[in-house]
Amino acid sequence: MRKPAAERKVDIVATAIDLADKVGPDRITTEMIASQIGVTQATVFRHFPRKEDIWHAVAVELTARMRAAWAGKDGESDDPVARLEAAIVGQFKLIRQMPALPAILLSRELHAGNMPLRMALMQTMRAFQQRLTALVEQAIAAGRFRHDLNAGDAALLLIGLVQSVALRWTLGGRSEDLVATGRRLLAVQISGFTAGGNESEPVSSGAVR
Amino acid sequence: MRKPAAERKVDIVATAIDLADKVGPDRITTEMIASQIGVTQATVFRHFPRKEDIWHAVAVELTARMRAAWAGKDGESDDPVARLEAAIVGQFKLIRQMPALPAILLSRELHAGNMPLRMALMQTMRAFQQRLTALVEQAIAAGRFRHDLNAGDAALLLIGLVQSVALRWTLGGRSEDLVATGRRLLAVQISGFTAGGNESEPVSSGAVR
DNA sequence: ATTGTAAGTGAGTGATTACTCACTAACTTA
DNA sequence: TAAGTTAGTGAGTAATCACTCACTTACAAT
Repeated sequence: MRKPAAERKVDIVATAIDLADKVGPDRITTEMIASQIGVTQATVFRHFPRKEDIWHAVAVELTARMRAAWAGKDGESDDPVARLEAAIVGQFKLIRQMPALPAILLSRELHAGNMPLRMALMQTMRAFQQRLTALVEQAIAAGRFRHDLNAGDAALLLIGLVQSVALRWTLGGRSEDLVATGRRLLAVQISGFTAGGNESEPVSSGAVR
Repeated sequence: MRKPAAERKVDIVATAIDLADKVGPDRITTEMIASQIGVTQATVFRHFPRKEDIWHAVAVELTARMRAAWAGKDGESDDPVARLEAAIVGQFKLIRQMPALPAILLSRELHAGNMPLRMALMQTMRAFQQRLTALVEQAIAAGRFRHDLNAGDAALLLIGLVQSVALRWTLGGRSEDLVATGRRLLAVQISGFTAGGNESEPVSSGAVR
C-alpha cells in the first residue's frame, strides 16, 4: 500500500514509539520498524535519511503531547489546587496512554551527542516546572497552601512525584492503576502543602477521569 | 601485567560502571572495557564467559553499595527523623560518588530478559522502601510526624524525591550540588510531614557531610 | 630445573545494523 | 494517454559486535 509521505512519516513515528515500549528505545532497528509497518527497510530511509531523524520527530511529537496534557482544559476550575491536580493527573493519563514516554525521555538515543534536542526537552521540562510553580504560588496566595512554602521547591517535589510513580509503575510491570496511585500520592503530597488544619483535608474528590 | 582472576574481575566490573557513566550502559562494548583496562578483548571473556555475566556482577556490586548507603551508621542518632534524613542523604552521597547508578538501574541491559536479576533489584528497592516506612512510623509514634500521615505513602514520596533529584542532576549536566539540593528539598518534604507547628521547622541543621 | 596451571593473546567468525543505489511501480497532472 | 514525480524495493556494503579457539607466556609448587 502506497501512502503519501506525510502519512508514512506518521506511521514510522508511531511505530517507533510503540516499539520503544516493547523492546526499549535503543534496541529499535530500522528493520523492526519497517516490518511492523509492512514495508521494506529501505523505505524507512526514504522518509528519514538518518535514523536519528526519526528520534527527532518522536521528540517533537512527545513534547507536543506533554504540553497539551498539562495545559488548561476547557472547563477550567478557578481553584488553583484543583488546577494543579488537573495538570498532574493529566501527566499520569498521558503516560498511561503512552507508556513508552518515560523510557524515551531518558534514553541515550535522545541525549547522546544531540545537544539541541537535549535542550529542547529540558526546556519542556522547565515549562512544566514553571506552570506548576505558578499554580503553587496561586494556591499560596489564595490561602490554600502554607505561606512558608517555597513554590519552586514544591513544584520540584510534584514533578518528582510524577516521575517516580511513573517509574515504579513501569518497572513493576504496570499491574497497578497508574492514575489511581498517582492521585493517592498526590493527595498525600498536597496535604503536606496545605495551610492550617492538617487533618487529611480531602483533595478534590470529584469524579475525574 | 598479569593479575589474579579475582582482581581482574574487579577491574572489569569497575570499568563497566565507569563506562556506563561515560557512554551509557547499553553502549558499552567488551572492546571498550578491554582497552580501558589495557588488555585484549578476549581477556574479558576469559573472566566473564558472557557479557551478561558482567552485568550480573555489576548489579551485585551496586545493590551491596546501596544497602550499605542507607544502613544505620555507627553513631546512630535516636531521633527517627534524623535517621530518616541520614538514610536519604546517604543515597545522595552514593549517587554523587557513583553517578552511573541511576542509568544502570534503569538500563534495559539489566532488565531485558533477565527476570531473576530484575527481581533482585526490585527486592533491594523494596527493602529501602521498608526501611523508610519503618522510620516514618517511628517518627509518627514519636510525635514528630502527623498522626494522619500514611507511612507507606510517605516513604514512596521520599523515594520519589531521591529519584527525581538524582535524575534532574544527571540530565542537567551535574552542575549543581546534588547533596545540597537533595537536602534542601528533603527539608521541604519533611516539613510537610511534620506535626503541629508548620512554621518551617528547621531540619537537622547539623554540619553533616 | 621441571612441570602444571592460570592469565593473556592474535586472528578469526557469523550475525546484526545503519545506510546506499539503481531500478520499478504507482499516483498526478497536463 | 504521455510525461513527470513520488513511494517503494532488492540487493547490496562496510562497520561493529559478541564470542571462539589454538596457542603462548607468566607464575607457583615440587
